[in-house]
Amino acid sequence: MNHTTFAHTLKLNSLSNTVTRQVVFNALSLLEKPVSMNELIHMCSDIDRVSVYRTINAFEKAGIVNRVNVGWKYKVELSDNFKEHHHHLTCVSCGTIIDFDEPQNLDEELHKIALSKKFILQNHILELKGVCSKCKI
Amino acid sequence: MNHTTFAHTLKLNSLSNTVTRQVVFNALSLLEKPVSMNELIHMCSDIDRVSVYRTINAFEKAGIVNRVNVGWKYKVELSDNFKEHHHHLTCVSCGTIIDFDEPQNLDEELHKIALSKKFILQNHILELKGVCSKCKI
DNA sequence: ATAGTTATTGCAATTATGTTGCAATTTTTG
DNA sequence: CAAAAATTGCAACATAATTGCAATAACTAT
Repeated sequence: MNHTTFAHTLKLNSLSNTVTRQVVFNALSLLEKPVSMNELIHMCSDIDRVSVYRTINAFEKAGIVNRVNVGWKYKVELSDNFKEHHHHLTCVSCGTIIDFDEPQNLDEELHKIALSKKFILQNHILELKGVCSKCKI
Repeated sequence: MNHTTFAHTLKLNSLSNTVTRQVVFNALSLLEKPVSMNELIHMCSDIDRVSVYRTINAFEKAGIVNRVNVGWKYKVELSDNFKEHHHHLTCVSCGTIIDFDEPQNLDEELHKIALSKKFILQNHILELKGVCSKCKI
């Protein structure tokens, strides 16, 4: 899955390789953690709010980013094409997100399920919710 | 997991058993499908928008409802305490949500993962995304 | 059952989040 | 390098969610 370059992905999706998009992509690469739109907008302070939103929309359609649920809101992170496939453990207390790898045999199992429901499986999300070690009393 | 009564859960969480809360709970019970806040607000037309929001907030803290991601937005449904534990298959094309049961051994597997990351596991969400049989071309 | 206390509700206003139209600018193409 | 196409910033708009507060409903202990 990995090894697609950013520039190549843009071209494949008929998107111009602009400074704005590079800045947003770099911000996401540096972090390696999902960020809220607000955080991202602040990180890319030279770029207009609207453009960050539009960039993320375009990136999502092009499969460059994913959105991750955190409580009521969502955060954004680079997709599996630019980061290894993984899942999240989210602390319900402080919101910390920790990555973990795919449990064994899960993928195979899920394809069986999708087949039985006549779905074409595109993607899956596995989110664990709990309390992290810092927030234990 | 099941068998908690609504009234009992309210009491445990120091929440009054009000008409508003009963109406919202009933609406969710009738549906058996996740609903958007807007849909829920319309279903509970005698109740003020704000109160529906406040009710769902309170219900979430009390573990009565969960939020489910659907694209950019989320929907609300009764939690595992009031409905059997299950997961979702969401059609990326038409938004249809289909329930499916827990894959075998998943729970055990996830507890191992949480332990290795020193998390206390409270809940997990497994979402499959794909295309449903109707939306296949 | 009822008075007193506490929690909840509705309303109006506000904040937060996300989108649109359009002229100016940047990127791409040849 | 010039023309065409795509993207950006700005201002305005749209939608979603929250807050403060007075009025009302629910709970508690007699």
